[in-house]
Amino acid sequence: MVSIDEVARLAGVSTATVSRALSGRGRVSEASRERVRVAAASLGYVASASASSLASGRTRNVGVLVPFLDRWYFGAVLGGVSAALMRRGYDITLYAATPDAAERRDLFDTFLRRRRVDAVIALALELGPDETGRLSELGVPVLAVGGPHPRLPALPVDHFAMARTATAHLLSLGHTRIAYLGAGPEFDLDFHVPEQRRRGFEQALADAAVPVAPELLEAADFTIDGGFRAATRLLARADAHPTALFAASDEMAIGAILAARERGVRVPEDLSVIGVDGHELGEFFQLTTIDQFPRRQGERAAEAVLARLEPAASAPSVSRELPFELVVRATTAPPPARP
Amino acid sequence: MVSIDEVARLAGVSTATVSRALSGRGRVSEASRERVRVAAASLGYVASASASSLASGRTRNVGVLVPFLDRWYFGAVLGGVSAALMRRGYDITLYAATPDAAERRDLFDTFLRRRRVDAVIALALELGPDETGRLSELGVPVLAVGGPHPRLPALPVDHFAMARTATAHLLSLGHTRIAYLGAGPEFDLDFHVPEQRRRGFEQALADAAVPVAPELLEAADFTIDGGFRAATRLLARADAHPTALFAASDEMAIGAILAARERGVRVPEDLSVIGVDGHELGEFFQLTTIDQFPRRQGERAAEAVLARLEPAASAPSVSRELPFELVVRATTAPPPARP
DNA sequence: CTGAAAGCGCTAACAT
DNA sequence: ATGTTAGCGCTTTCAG
Repeated sequence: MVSIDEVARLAGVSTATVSRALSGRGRVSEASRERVRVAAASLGYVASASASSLASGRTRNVGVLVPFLDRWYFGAVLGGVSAALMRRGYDITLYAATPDAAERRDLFDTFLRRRRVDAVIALALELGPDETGRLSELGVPVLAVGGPHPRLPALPVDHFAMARTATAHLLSLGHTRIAYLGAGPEFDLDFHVPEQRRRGFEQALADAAVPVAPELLEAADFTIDGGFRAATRLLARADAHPTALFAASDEMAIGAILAARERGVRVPEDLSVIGVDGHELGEFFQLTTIDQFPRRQGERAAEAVLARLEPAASAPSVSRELPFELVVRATTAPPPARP
Repeated sequence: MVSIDEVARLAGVSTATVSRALSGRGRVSEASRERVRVAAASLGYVASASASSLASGRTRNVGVLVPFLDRWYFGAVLGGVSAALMRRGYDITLYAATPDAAERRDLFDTFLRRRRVDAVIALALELGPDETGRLSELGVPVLAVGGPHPRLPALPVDHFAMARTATAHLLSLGHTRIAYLGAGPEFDLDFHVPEQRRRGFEQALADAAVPVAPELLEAADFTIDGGFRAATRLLARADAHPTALFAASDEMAIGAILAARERGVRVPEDLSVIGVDGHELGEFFQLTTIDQFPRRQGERAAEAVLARLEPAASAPSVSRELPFELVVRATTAPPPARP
């Protein structure tokens, strides 16, 4: 592998100048800079990450903590993080936080403490108090993504507002018998995503002076299968008769659509369905939803940590609020005429 | 951050002994080893990755090249890679290989050349010849996952055998009008996955002396939507009349099931459907499929590179062949009785 | 603006 | 078995 000395020799300067020219830190004459660039390019020189990190204390690497790798949402966010980081020359080290206790200890006590990263982005993770502490002790910026976190700086995803907007859409169509598919408090993690979405749902109803009907609430686990089963239970219940359904995730909404089809309930003629997320399958099922632009969330997260790492070079302070958007497709419509 | 000197002082030994005791390389008396361990633990010492890498030339880090982060299959494989690597104390650096030409150049010319990784695992990636070259020049083991690769050592995934097995299952049920959903040669990447699956399909037919009917072949792009559209075309065609359908991916198979339902074609009574992959949604749709255990593929890939990096510590040479399995669920059955 | 030189924190000979 | 010591390849004062 070609080292900095060879570049220095070829360019006729010292290694210090090579370092300065290539990194952009410190001043170098335009002439030297160009000669160094040419020399480096012709030799295919790229500075060794470990040598550079050891000397500078900066790794140009960000750690990303992910609870699941095979769920669409996290993949999408991760893609955004990766794109934004690469644009700025940063690598990303992936840490999969499995539920296994021993592996988690390893992760927080060893892997993360190797000084391999300049910052950590934690995706919608359920962190124990001790784990939160470990993260803070790392001495690098930590950012949680997925909603406000009780003890960590977080990217503000407004699940409450999203749920409220979704429910308001149903209400504006004229629905009043609106079912809710989502988790009860027992499912809540640190981010309280399920709870926030449920509160947004209830707030929208309250805003419209529509009472919450307990028989229209069904617990489900945020998967297609969970949504399918919950919707099946709901539709089988004699006292329910919803004309619309708000699912706290697109996957549950899709499960509900499939459940409705199976029971001969037409969507949206007999039942309107709306979800939340912006899941890739939403398009296929023509699902009306609240898109939270997961990829953009990832990019924002990356930009936020970069802003902390390189205050100077950063974009002119992006607005803090993360965008979301009501996407009306074909699964919502006015309620059927009263029989 | 606590350094090796503090540990050495606390344990009453030299830094060299600390290094030896903690890394397991070189001999250390059991007594010293224990004192070092205690000292390190009490101080919360973890060796700096960059210092260690610079001095030893080993990074304990593997790069993983991924084409898409938001597709289930890659997430699943990545999860397996990550789990196996973490078990052995390795970190993973994620490289997202986007289609963007400039970003790809950056990736291969800069990011990968920082000597940050001891090995590279490339997941079912379409690599240009120059990119393959760049990878080889890295001077570290490179492993391709996703089928035989023309110019890189690869984990052998036998798509041909999988497709053949799937088709044979349909044949054994008594089907002879078997449709095929998949890509034509024009979709082939380096791994030729689509082509291999098509050839496996044709081979199975040949084995059973069933002629290939061109009107039963439909091109699709391996997504649910693509499968849906292709199946819709197929079912609308007057001359087709398939009693069974082999989709070269589970996602297409699911699309086909949905298309059949929509047209009132019952699965499996009127049409049997089988896929390939072992996709998470297969369970929900009760899809009969060939499971290729993507997560296990990832683990195998990780084990394979680890075996090259640490020949000694490795498992007793796992068998090379990757497993796959016919999973019979509820979308396949004998063909309907002849009218 | 540029070069000399002192580390960054660890590992690996080389001694002992 | 353990300590001493010379780097690993860069970055960053500090002079000039």
